[in-house]
Amino acid sequence: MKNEARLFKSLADETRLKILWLLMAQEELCVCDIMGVLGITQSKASRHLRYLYHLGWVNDRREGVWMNYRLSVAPGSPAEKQLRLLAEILGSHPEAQALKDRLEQWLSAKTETKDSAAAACQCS
Amino acid sequence: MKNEARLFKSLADETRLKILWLLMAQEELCVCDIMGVLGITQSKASRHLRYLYHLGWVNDRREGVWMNYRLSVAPGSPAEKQLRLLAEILGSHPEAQALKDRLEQWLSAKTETKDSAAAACQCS
DNA sequence: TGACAATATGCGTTTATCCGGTTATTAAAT
DNA sequence: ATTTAATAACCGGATAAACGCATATTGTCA
Repeated sequence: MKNEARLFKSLADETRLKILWLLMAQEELCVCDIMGVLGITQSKASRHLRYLYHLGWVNDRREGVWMNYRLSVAPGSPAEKQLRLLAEILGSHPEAQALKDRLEQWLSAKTETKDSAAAACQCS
Repeated sequence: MKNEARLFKSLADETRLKILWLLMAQEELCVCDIMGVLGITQSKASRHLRYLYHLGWVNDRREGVWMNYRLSVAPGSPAEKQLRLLAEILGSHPEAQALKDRLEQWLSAKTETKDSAAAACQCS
């Protein structure tokens, strides 16, 4: 039952909850996006994403210089049920709503820059 | 969202998972039972139970010298759904099954001692 | 009241977690 | 090949968990 405890430990951090929450709203995000939306340092964003990766919560997909992450839970799996439950819990949370809004803003600001290829990140 | 993280943190410990698991199998247990079934020290059992109590997972009920604990999640609440999911996750786990068996043994050994009032705990 | 049993709590130690700052890696572009 | 951008890994320090041991509390019974 140690693994199960470890699984919950992966959810026992506010930043990681926020990341999962964002990935439920937007299929795929790069480290850069997470940094921007959550307003955290690169090292922090990357660390937590790797953490979630190693626990099997997310997949990574390289796209040139960017590393994109997306949820990797199989439909119907306990993990997926856990995420749905998490979404339900956070759904009523104003703070979570605000995050979703900031994500929208962030993403539209990104595409706004016309050259969609080079649009990318003026990360910093 | 800090509270949600704290909630998951309360599940991020093997001993606490085991305690919740036992309380799903048996409505009410005293500290003494937890110690016996899990084979842990009194201080460890008591501390984790108080932890779960303060997080709202369990209720306490004094019965003379004994302190009995039972789950306190409202049906239909997110907490209850979380517990059901936990049960589902642990259901397939041999280690969890073994725990249930030990609980059965423990409880029957307890009632075996005919004088049901004084039966109680030869705790130690 | 005094002794005893079950449980809770304080304390000190060990271990784990989280973080910011720095350095290393990887891919693209010139 | 060098440089630059994005990301990952490393390091040291601060904070929090978890534990065992000892002690305090609470209730029971004589």
